Amino acid sequence: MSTERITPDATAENGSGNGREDIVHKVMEQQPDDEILYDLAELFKVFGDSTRIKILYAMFDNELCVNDIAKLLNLSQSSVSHQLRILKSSKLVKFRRDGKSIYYSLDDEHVRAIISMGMEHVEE
Amino acid sequence: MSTERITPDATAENGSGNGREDIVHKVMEQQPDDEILYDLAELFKVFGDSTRIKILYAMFDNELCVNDIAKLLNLSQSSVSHQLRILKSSKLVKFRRDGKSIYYSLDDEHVRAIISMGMEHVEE
DNA sequence: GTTACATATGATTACATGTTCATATGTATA
DNA sequence: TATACATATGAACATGTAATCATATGTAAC
Repeated sequence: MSTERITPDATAENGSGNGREDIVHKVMEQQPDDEILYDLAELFKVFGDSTRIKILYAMFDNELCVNDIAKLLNLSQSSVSHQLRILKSSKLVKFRRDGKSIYYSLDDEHVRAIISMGMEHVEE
Repeated sequence: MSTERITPDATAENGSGNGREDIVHKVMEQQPDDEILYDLAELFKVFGDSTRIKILYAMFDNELCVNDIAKLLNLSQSSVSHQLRILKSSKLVKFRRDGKSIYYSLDDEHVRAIISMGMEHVEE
């Protein structure tokens, strides 16, 4: 956590500015690269769809195949498959084949942690 | 609110079934209400935009006003204001007025935690 | 009051994306 | 091989939404 206090009262009046330029500059320097923040947004975008969240939550404690999910959430097989492709490419789920079925599950504890954090915020 | 209901004839090997119905039924019962999962998705949707993530990250340690953010991220004042409205209504940022300016900051530690978790996943 | 600055908002536009439908691929068994 | 089951994929459509522009509201100093 930050030990620095940022106060809006101007300690210096530099021309057209109002003393905020130092802060803006400082933040600009500590801001991660755009590419990283873009990837971060893309990650959250994957969580930001009702269907995908339902799928992820269903897999919280269980390994499920496409048909399980489709029946469980009353979705078409195609829709589930499309969404699982997105979840796979974001490394949010892993999978294994067993015979004709493919079983999906959450990729790691990060995924559970993110969902749990969000839940806490929503349920407050 | 209530979702679909499947016939609880989960008596194992029934024709085309493969004994997965018990699991589907179990997951269905432990799944939160659709409304909650919808809210959860809506929350992540707010994090799922590059501009908003940049704004949130800029406020990680700093209190900033609209103009600060606009200059910092090279965005229009209007765009920043629109996004801040979304962040406000999701309770992700708080604000206070001081004179003509309004200073925004992250609402609580949940927000920082969610961003940090996402960062860890992205930077892996 | 007027002027200047700071922020908010409504409407329009352009782009992104989730679902559906049809079809293809993959796997196991007879 | 053929057949059935399980999953994946491509295209088209419809909805959602972020940026822009113009304008409105709010605040402070004169």
